[in-house]
Amino acid sequence: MILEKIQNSDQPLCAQQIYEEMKEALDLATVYRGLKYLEENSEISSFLLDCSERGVERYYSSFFAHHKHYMHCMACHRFTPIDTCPLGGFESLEKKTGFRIDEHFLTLKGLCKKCQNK
Amino acid sequence: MILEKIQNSDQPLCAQQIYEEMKEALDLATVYRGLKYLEENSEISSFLLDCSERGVERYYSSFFAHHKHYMHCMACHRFTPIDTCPLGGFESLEKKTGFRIDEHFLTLKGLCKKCQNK
DNA sequence: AAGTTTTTGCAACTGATTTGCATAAATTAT
DNA sequence: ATAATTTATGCAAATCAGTTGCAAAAACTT
Repeated sequence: MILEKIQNSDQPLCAQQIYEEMKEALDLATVYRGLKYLEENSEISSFLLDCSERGVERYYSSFFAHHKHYMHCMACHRFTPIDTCPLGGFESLEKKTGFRIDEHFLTLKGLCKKCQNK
Repeated sequence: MILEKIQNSDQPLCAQQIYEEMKEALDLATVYRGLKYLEENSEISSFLLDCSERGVERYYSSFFAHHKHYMHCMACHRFTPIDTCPLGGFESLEKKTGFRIDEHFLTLKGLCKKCQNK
């Protein structure tokens, strides 16, 4: 049920948002338990968003599970997906530093098209 | 005093770490108040690190104020600074999506040179 | 030194998330 | 289908990072 809600959304969702839409059916604790289960089983993945207006919240997405980045609009707080990862290969960085990069997380913030024209 | 501690560290520090080193002199609430003040006055800046072992914590750095990225080692939890930002220009992304990118945050995780050889 | 402003410690609070626990629902065995 | 066992749920309390109210302490003013 939670998985469906996430899969059917074009936006990453946070626990509160999911809970809002199914509060007659599920407890908030159950939502968190479900999200934890889904993430542990790689059905979804999550990232933290540090938003000056809305604070720190974890957002869940099923697309993100296959490496997806988003741009976050600081005005409307919606996410715009990015088709191709803007991060080039890290080979030169790895060679230079000896650090082996396993994961990367990218947060882009700005104003989406609509909000620029307001 | 807090600013000095951050400036003299080669690592971004979180509130707890700063507090640990000066707990005889300052209360944790005062550390947070100081950090808030410093960040508001652009002496330092901060980023969130979502670490599976240590949880979510905000790290403060004075270097970061002039746009600095780090790679976080998942074993020793130390940060390795990155000299040049690995993110290319966002112009093509902006042109394609209409989104205006104002800020970007990049978290790279992996194993630092030392921890790979353990 | 008395009065005013700022900073501090401490404790209580917040908000997101987690957990204990007893109950309810689902699953399996009888 | 029915008792026994496992799993999932709701609810409330706990947790954890971070914030805030408030009275006392320190720093400034005059």
